[in-house]
Amino acid sequence: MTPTEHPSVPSADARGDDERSRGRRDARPPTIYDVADAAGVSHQTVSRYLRGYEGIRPATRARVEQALDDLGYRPNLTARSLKSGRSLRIGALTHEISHVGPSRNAQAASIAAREAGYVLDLIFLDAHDAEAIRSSLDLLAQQDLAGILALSSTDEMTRVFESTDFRVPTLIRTESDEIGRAGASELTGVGIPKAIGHLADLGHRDFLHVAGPENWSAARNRTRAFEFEMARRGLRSSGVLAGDWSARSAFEAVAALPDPFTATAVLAANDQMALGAMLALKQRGLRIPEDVSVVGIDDIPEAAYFDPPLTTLRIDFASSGRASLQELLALIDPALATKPELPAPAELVVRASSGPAPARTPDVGEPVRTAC
Amino acid sequence: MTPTEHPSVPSADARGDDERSRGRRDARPPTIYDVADAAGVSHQTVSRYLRGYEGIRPATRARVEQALDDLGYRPNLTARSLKSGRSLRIGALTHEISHVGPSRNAQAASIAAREAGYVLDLIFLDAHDAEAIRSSLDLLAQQDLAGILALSSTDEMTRVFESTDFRVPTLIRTESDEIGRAGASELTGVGIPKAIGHLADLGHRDFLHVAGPENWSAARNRTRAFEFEMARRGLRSSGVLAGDWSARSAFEAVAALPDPFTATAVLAANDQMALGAMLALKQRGLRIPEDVSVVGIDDIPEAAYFDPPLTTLRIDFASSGRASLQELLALIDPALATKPELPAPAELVVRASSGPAPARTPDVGEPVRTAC
DNA sequence: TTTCGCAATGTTGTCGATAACATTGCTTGC
DNA sequence: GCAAGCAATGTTATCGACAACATTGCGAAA
Repeated sequence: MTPTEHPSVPSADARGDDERSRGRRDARPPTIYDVADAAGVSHQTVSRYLRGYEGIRPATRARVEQALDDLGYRPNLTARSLKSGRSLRIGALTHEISHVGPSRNAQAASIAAREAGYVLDLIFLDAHDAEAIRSSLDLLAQQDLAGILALSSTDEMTRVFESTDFRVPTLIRTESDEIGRAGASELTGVGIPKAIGHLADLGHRDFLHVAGPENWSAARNRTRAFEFEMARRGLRSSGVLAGDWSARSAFEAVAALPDPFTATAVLAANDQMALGAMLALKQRGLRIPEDVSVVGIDDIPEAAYFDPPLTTLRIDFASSGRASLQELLALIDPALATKPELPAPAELVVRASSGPAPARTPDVGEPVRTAC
Repeated sequence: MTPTEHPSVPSADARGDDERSRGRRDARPPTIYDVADAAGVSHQTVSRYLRGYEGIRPATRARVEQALDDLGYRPNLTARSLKSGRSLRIGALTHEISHVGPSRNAQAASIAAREAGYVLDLIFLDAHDAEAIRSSLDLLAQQDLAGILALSSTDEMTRVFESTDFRVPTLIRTESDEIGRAGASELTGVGIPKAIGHLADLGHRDFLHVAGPENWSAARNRTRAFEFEMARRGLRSSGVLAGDWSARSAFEAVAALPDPFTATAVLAANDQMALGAMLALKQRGLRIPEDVSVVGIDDIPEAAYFDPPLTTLRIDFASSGRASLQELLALIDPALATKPELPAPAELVVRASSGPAPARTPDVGEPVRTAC
């Protein structure tokens, strides 16, 4: 089990400059014409073979197969898509891939794309300013894509996206519906209402929401659902704090709240912010969950190992990534449309960070304790 | 500040089936021939203009520009790369993008690629089995790429990668050198030696390492550096636990350790595992950092908000992603080779999870406490 | 003034594949 | 026995751009 036992794998300089198992390095890759010559047939016969045409005499077929194999032929997709006018490449745009949600999403979409025979080009938009986004999109628009998927959507992106003529089908994922929608939360089984219901059942009446950045539609949806549900159930909202998805933003926002801290339940718009909020609460001298319950959204893999382990809404990012891709494929080729998979509804994972509401307002103004 | 004040941005159905600001939906995109017709010149003149040829009469030039603009011309990169034989697309392979390291890496590489005029195609390899990897690579090999970059490398991937003939330059990133190398750690400023030095300075003598999966070269390198440094400094290693990068694996490994727990310092191969290890330690009744110090690697954004905040090695993933891309670009076109950026050395970020070694072996066998 | 030279621009061929159309050579029906 | 019919295969055109070569036209040198 010690690392010295591992087979020593050459790690660096993996390009084979010198010799290769097969295929001459400098020679151009073989084309169907080369294959045709080698097999003694016309290039069109080779093309037909490659496209799966049935009516080829067994003898001819055998020679083509032999030549194909001898030369190590690989089709040139560039040429194919130039002629056929269709490409098998889908562009996907995303912002912060280091967040678990977007990245799971992208990964699932990528795999779904591959299964459908497409390759997913993932494009990172680093900047929030419209000009930078536009230039990235322009580059993208030249790439001969079959369709374009916008995975995480800020308003800037949505705006630029909608004003760009990509000339191919595009789809903007909103990531909202499965989590909680204001107008439809009589469906009490859905996402945020479920989380709030859990806390309300535990006796909580005074809530605080740590929201994501307001230019993200996902954040806005979560905030709306929170407020809607507060109103619907007649609960008290102690406020909505503005975060930016990061633990840091939530930590600072919660730390900066004036005393007294009246809420007994905190709903953070993602797990990272729940983490930051928990640390700030602990540093204010509040115990979790005895004094304050904290609930997150996403269920990132680490959430179960926070201290205390986080109660959170599990979002099925993978299935929603697949679903958006399928939806886009349906736009690209309505004939191939399969009924898009329905993303699984968010599921509440109850862990130790939520518990019964305290009998009375927790003490405030106690000396700050260090954690544990 | 309430969400209802946000401008209402249309969120769904962003494809414009009906009308578009410009550009007819069904019409093929304009080609240089269309532009040439509109400008009353030959297509070659348009092509020359686009390639930046100087010797075009101002009057002609103006008409071309006008036509270009009127038609909203965008070059067709497929055709361009078919003819010119070179593509501006780079493939990048990665495993678990949801880990911060790989994803930052990929993001930085993507941005660097764009700056060099390339587009980075990110391919997710979900499976660890060689056959699945091979089929993905085969698909990739047809994609007319200028080069291929393997970002996170497991042994399976390395093996398949090296036995595939991509016919373009390829580069496997090893992610090891800047973190700690066994053979070269007399450079005491480097990564893991730095972390261990910090703990040794605090009086720690008995260490535990929570390693990443052994088929990842990065994990192996970290383990080697740990063991090398233990030996070099004459410190005691209480063992190397096998983890899989996840908080869960570290939690379970540490929880399963037999009593007594003798180590006073734990080095985890990434921050997620440090998190899992911390929770397991706390549940064993050990205090952090009074009884045991814990140090991670990566410095994920959440690490500062763990409880206690995590001392960790900050890895500059962005710069190493850029560096690998530049290295690949140099292979693609040696003429354009810039001196590749050197990734910043890992930097130790000291937070509250590390402290002086306890005077004696901490108590073990105490009743398990619930966290906090 | 005539011709050469070169700048500006036009025409044709090419990349690798697919599609439309053309050809070959059996089999089959009368 | 001969033509029609069709299966198997070959030939040519095409996608959009770039490149090589061809042409035009104007100014300078003889």
